[in-house]
Amino acid sequence: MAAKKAKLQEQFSEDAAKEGGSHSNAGSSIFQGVAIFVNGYTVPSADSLRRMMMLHGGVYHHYQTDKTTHIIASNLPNCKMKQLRTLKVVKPSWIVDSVREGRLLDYRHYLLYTSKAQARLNFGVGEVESSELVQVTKTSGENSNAASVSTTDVAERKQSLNATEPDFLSEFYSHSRLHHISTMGALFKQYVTQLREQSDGRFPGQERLQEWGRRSNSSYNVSSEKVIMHIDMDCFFVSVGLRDRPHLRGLPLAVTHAKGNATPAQQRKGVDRAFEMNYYRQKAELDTVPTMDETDSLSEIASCSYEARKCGVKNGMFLGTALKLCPNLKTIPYDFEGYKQVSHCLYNTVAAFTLDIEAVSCDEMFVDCTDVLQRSCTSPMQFASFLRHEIEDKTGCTASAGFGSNRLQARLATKKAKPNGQFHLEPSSVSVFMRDIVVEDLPGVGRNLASRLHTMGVRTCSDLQHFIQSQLQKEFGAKTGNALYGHCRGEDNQALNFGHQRKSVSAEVNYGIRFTNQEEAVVFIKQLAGEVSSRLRKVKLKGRCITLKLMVRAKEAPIETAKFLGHGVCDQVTRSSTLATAVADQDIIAREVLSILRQLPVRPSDLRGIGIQVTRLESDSMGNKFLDSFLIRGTRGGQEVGSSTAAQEESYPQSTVQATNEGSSLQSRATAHQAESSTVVQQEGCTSETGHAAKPQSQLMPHELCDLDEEVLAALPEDIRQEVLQTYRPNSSSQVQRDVVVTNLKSPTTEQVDTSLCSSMTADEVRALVKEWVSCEDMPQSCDVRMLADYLERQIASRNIDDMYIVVKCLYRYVNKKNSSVWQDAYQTIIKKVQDTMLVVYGATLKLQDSFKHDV
DNA sequence: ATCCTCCCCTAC
DNA sequence: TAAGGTAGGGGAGGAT
Ligand SMILES: Nc1ccn([C@H]2C[C@H](O)[C@@H](COP(=O)(O)OP(=O)(O)OP(=O)(O)O)O2)c(=O)n1
Ligand SMILES: [Mg+2]
Ligand SMILES: [Mg+2]
Repeated sequence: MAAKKAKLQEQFSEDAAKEGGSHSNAGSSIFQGVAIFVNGYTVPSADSLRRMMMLHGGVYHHYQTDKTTHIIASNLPNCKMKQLRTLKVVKPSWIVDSVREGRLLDYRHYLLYTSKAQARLNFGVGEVESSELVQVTKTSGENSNAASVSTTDVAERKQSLNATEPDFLSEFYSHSRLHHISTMGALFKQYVTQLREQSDGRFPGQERLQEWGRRSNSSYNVSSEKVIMHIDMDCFFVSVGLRDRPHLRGLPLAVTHAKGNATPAQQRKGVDRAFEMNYYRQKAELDTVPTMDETDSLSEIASCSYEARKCGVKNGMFLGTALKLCPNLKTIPYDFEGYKQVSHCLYNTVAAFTLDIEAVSCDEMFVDCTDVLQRSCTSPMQFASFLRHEIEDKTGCTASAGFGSNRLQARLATKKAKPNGQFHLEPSSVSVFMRDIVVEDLPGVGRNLASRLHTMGVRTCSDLQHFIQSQLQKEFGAKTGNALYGHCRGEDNQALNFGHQRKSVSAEVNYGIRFTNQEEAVVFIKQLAGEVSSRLRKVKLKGRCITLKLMVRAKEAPIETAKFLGHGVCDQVTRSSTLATAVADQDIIAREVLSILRQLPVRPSDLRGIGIQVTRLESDSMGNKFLDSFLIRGTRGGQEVGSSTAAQEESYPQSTVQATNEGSSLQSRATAHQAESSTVVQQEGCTSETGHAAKPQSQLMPHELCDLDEEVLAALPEDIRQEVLQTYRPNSSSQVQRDVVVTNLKSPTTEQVDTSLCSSMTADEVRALVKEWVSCEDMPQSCDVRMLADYLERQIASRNIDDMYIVVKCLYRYVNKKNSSVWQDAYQTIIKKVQDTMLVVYGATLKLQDSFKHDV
């Protein structure tokens, strides 16, 4: 690498020399003061750009240096984009156009900004600013300080509902269209599954269809070819809204939260809308989208009528942008109940003909019509007319349908049919039909892929067909390349998926997240964990892998976002943790997530979005439910879980240390201990490299319990089940090792990577406090018991077993010495919780003394 | 090779 | 003001 740089440097000097020499008077000096570095593949090539620079007074850097004024790129991978976010990354056409015009054009018209975080939500369209420009450099700095918004007006300060308010979650979800369409999508997938399970195999619709076909005396010539239908409601939300607003039919309309013509909102202080808008900026072809003013509405359009689409309005666009394109645009409010009703009716109507349905969303599905058509002797188009009329009659909303021999063709046919139409793409015309399809119309080709294809000079499927399979695979990856290769020829071998089972359950909120301290974040995360938990229970699932997703304000992004309570320009962070057993419990999920959060270096005030996802799902049968509640809450009183015989007593050489604390009785000064750190866990913890079992301690359970049947387990006598649970293993695929010494299991010095969110003390400090606590108090306070148990459980969740174990062992010693039954009960209470948590996280319990001897 | 984690992308 | 969710496919890159 160093060599490479050196070599490039050399070349650089040569170029500089040349530039200084022969060209100073030859070409123009358009690029005076400009030094570019070309990053990645460009059109024209880096070499031609270099020549242009040299010819017109600019400097070309072979390597990016701090003298580089502009980076030239056509297409940067995300990671690079992130690094370069604050630099001027400009499209090559800036150079080309400037040369053509003979003057230095404003580079800001050619910025290659894309923000993934932003883009995600714009559904591939829309919020892309064209010209209006912003100083990328300084303004944001000033505005970052805008947090110091005048504390003057208290009334103004009355923040509208943000995530610190207790009802925020339900309030937000009740208004979120994206939440509603996701939820409804899941609902109707489930509905189809349920209908299929309950089906008696009869389809009343088929007879009606047959009868209808007979009257219009047609007998369709059945072919054995598969016929796939795709059916989708026309501008769904708008259509539903129009049912009781017939006077608005024919007008350009949009469904949004905002009113459109309302009084222009006053500008919030500290907002640098232009900064954020820079990230929306897109490729040249989208420069047609008009500029937004500071007060234009950033409310998103869920759905717009076809009249509005004529002006260029799209679903997902900001209302402000849309109004620029279509000043007559009228808005309609949401009607989530209505959407659900109409969806229901849509699904019922189709289901009367066949249950070979793959639900796509609340307004859309694939149907394998092969059987229906054969049995009712009708053609696809006849079936579609019949079906679409019925849907319109029943719901007052129109749908469009497309047919083809695979799902790709059906989809494209629907697109062609819209609105309120139908189209059958017959096998014989596929190849001609495909030629003119633009690549962005292919499913799976969104903003990004489209832009990558465009820079390769590919706009239509016919262009794409020129590439051989291996080229596409090399460029886009094996599967994606393969799919592209087939799709541009109208081929799609992906079968419809009727039975459907979920692979993940999640809840996230990237709106209204404004915390001032850690506590607020914790409270909110607990609520979100509750949301995930209840969703899991609703579908009788639980999962082993828990993932926390954060959106964190980008370093250079202003604190105030352009959109009110929006997330602004963010970095995303995802971290997951895998448990020994599948769970659905709110507290466990919250604990895991909080443990992850504590290890991430994020300031609570920079959080802009939070999500929790659960994967590796297993079904949550009755048996499991029992097991779960057993694991979580425990059902037996103060009984010891351990079955160990000979846990050797570790000895902790003493040394005294001062700790200063005050407050609860568990806080005072105390003696700290030093300890050797090896935590003995019964049963193997995982495949840690400490494979050498230090001591084949005591008895072991017979094995191969990885697939143990929960129902059987639940039926076992209590004590036997206990033993089984002790051996319940975390990682069913790993080779079994028994009684492994888990030393520094996860991260050797996890002690605290800590960050802004961690308030925990060191193990030594805790131990000291515990000693003080036990020796000074006659009777343990329940709040202190709980506090200690919480601490220990948190350590387990953080895989901080060693620290936790030390504290537990010490606690045992102190309590043993105390010889007090209330203290022993307190100890048992704590141990119970610890062992339960151990089981969930590690699938194993700690090996501990199971009785008090008093003497030591 | 195959798996896992951490992303990114796409779709509605 | 504004309500920027959620599930699934897949790739890169490291561990096994
Ligand atoms: N960015 C988007 C896209 C869609 N939706 C909602 C509103 C739509 O009405 C519904 C269905 O999405 P479609 O893609 O089917 O779009 P429409 O039904 O509105 O129009 P079309 O006639 O093109 O199907 O999902 C949304 O809220 N935001
Ligand atoms: Mg639709
Ligand atoms: Mg749709």
